Amino acid sequence: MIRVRFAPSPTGSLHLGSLRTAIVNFLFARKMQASFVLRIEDTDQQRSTEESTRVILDNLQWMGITFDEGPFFQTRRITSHQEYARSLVQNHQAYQCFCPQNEGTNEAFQSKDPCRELSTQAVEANLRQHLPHVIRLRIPDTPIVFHDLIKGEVSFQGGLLEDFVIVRSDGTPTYNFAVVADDHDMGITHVIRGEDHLSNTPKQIALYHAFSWVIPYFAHIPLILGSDKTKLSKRHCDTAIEDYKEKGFLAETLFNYLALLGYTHDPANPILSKEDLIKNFSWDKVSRSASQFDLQRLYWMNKQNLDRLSEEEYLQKASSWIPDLPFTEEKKNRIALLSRNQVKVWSDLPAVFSIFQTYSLPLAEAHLLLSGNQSVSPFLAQVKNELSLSDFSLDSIQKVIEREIEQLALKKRDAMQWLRIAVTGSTVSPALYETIQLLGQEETMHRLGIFLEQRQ
RNA sequence: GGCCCCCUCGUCUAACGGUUAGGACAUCGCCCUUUCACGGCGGCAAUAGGAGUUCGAUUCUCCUGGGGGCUGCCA
Repeated sequence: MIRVRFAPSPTGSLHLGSLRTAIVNFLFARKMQASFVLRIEDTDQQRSTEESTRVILDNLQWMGITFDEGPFFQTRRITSHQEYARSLVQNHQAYQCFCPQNEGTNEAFQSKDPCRELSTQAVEANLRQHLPHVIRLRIPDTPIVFHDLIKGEVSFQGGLLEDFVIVRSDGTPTYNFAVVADDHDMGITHVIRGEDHLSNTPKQIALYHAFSWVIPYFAHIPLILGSDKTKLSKRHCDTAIEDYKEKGFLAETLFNYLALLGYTHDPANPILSKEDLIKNFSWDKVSRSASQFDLQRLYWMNKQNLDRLSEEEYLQKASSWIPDLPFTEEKKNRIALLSRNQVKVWSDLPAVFSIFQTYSLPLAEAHLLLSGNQSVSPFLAQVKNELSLSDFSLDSIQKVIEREIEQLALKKRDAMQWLRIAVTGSTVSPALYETIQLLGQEETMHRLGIFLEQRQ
């Protein structure tokens, strides 16, 4: 039985890079019909918070990433970790180290810790005195080679790894130790994680050797970079999932984008469903190099996804983003549908509603389009007159406007833009006839009146 | 510094060792058009550098350069 896990540490919100790791785990698990385990790595007591655990869980649920087991919490397994450490010390695979904690003496690397060869008597004497100590793994002097599902063969020279700490002086296990113990106990067969863990892998393999445990498969996913090719951080853009949720991206867009970032795909057809992504998942499609995060492409993908929604789906998903206005549901829905093409993310919705909400006189730049043209006022005045007598059906609104354009021998393109500016106060709006109808006769008259007046 | 990973248009990516090095996003121009958006057509744009192997290298090998990661009693 194949078993994989996603193991975030709850020291902040879920990062885009972590999310991609979760996605790859998820795709592989579902493709292989494997068990997917969620484990919260909270061994850093200083920085771990329940709040971020909750946020991470929420984000994963929002993304539709489901688990078969968990969440398990690493700290609940401390006694088990300590058992393992004791057995390692008994077998001389690990040893107590009584050296004082290095305080920033970032000097040349010492491969051999002085406590490594301490006699049993000396160790016992120290323990009797309750001297603070850590437990270090005794790392053999042999090269470590493993096959990574993404990187291929990776080899580390022996003798270069230090005897790293597996249990801190306060008795808690360190990350590299806890991971190995947990992955083993949980029967994890494939360890899929970010490339920042690649250099940890030989240490962890040394632990597997020490315990004579079966070594799992490893897959190290390249990192996501920012626009300057350094590791993606807040300096570049938002990195937390909830930021994208709050901006009004669809979860499926983020999933789709991240799944295809650094992944071979048909460029002519980059919008894929979760099911297709699962079906087509394969390790040889995962790029070996890091990729840059491209926000513009994410926006583009979201627009593509929005365009594919049916009207019902669109309105249903849009509903929580539609501003609270004294309009009927029907009117709100009509506005939402009419303005669809101006919405790339849901947070664009309030802006497109604003022209129906309040009338503000056009900005200076819009006025520039109108200045100097003698036909603007007569045309608008005529339209106002005619519309006031009209039954305000879509059909008659259109007929009135087109008739005036014809009578004054105007270019439709120009005249429509004048009218748009006058009625909406903006150079951009949804389709004008519909917009005018939605505004209603009274409001349209009112706005044209104000506009003509201030144009005197 | 040491160890490890990586390197094709600005970005994401194609290319059994043989292609005019392809596509998509972005950008620019044109068309469509009632503005925006969509769509259509077209332009600009890449094999990091140098050796080697080979009839032939984006592809294989080595060196240099660049980027990243690890080098914590963080994960």
